Amino acid sequence: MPRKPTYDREDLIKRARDLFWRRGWAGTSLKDLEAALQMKPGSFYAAFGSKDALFELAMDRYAQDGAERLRVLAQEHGPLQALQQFPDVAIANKDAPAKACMLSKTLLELQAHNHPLASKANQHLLRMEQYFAELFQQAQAVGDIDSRHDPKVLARRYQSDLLGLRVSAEREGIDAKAIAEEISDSLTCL
Amino acid sequence: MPRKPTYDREDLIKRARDLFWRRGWAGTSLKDLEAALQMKPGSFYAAFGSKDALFELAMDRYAQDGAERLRVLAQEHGPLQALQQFPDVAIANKDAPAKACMLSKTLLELQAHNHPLASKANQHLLRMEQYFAELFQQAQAVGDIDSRHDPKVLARRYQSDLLGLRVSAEREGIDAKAIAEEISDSLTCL
DNA sequence: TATATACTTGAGCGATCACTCAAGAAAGCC
DNA sequence: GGCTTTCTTGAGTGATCGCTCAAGTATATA
Repeated sequence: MPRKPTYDREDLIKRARDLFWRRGWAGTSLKDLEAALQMKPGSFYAAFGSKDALFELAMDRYAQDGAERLRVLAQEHGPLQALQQFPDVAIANKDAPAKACMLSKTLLELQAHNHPLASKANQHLLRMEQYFAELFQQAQAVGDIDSRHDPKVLARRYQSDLLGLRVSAEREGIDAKAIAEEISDSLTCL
Repeated sequence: MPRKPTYDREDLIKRARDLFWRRGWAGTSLKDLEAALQMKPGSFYAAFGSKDALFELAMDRYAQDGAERLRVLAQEHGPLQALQQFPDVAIANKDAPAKACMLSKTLLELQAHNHPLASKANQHLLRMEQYFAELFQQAQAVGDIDSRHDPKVLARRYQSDLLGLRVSAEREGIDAKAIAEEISDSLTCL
């Protein structure tokens, strides 16, 4: 009976993610989204409900992809090398819509307004931090990192460094690759 | 002949700075500014010309204050201790409208739109970075830091760490003071 | 082929955006 | 006090915001 949508929902979410990631929440208008997704307002709202709802889907997708990239790195090279390579991976992608982290951008933009998306971003950041802690712990288990360190402390600092790196990478005239390497190197002597 | 303004221009700029710092560029409307500055649109535009022009004044003031705080620290405690204390100083102020750096917030929000305020923010960041490099160099001159390090490299990494710290400080449930201490400690063993 | 059931379209909603401007109010000089 | 000059006021500008909804279109079932 029904008629099927002409679009690929997952593809639309990815396109929305790229737009939101690059331009931010307020910086992305419905008109921008309509153009990027090739959708009229009616279809848009039938499919996603609201701009905020789509932003949340986009952010979920962003976070999921980031965690997945780290998971693959860990599986291929082990926990320590994954953590060491991740900074460079995070800023190296030329096709990425922005160097800075979408989660931190969202947090900084919307935190002051107590917008639900800001706490959602914080949740995703927390989950990543926990994942980092797990990898630090695994690296300790195999003897790559001194077990006297608290993995949670290491993860907290690592994530902070990563956020700083990615803000710096957004700047012009900054050799972010060098910073990434320094972060990576600082893990070697733990 | 003329009639003098009833307001203190410098005070207005400070209030605007606090508002822009906390809520960002798009997040601060003219209505917000009118309320915070107690000005009607006519007076506002006569005094500042545009929202962007006032934002620029506010950002200049922000950058100037930051540099001044560092200058005072350096004068009182010397270059190394100034650099060591600065991270904590940057996030400790309870009255500050936000923990994150206004320059990085502006950069992240407006860079994708090629907005002039974004490159202005980048200029301010660059100036701070150069100031950090000077202090690292001075610390080397007095023997507090190994002179084999490149002060520019140290400054670049230091600023990146600082930006990360201040993004982290904006999050809820993060012990930013601990991160600040770690950044500080990492300067001890140079 | 007829019908039911989505999906698509796009004009247009009220609200808010940054901003303007003519008129009124106040202060300094004669 | 009168005049000039500036500052203050606030209603109102066109544009854009996120979003709605009735009408039109296409598709799968009967």
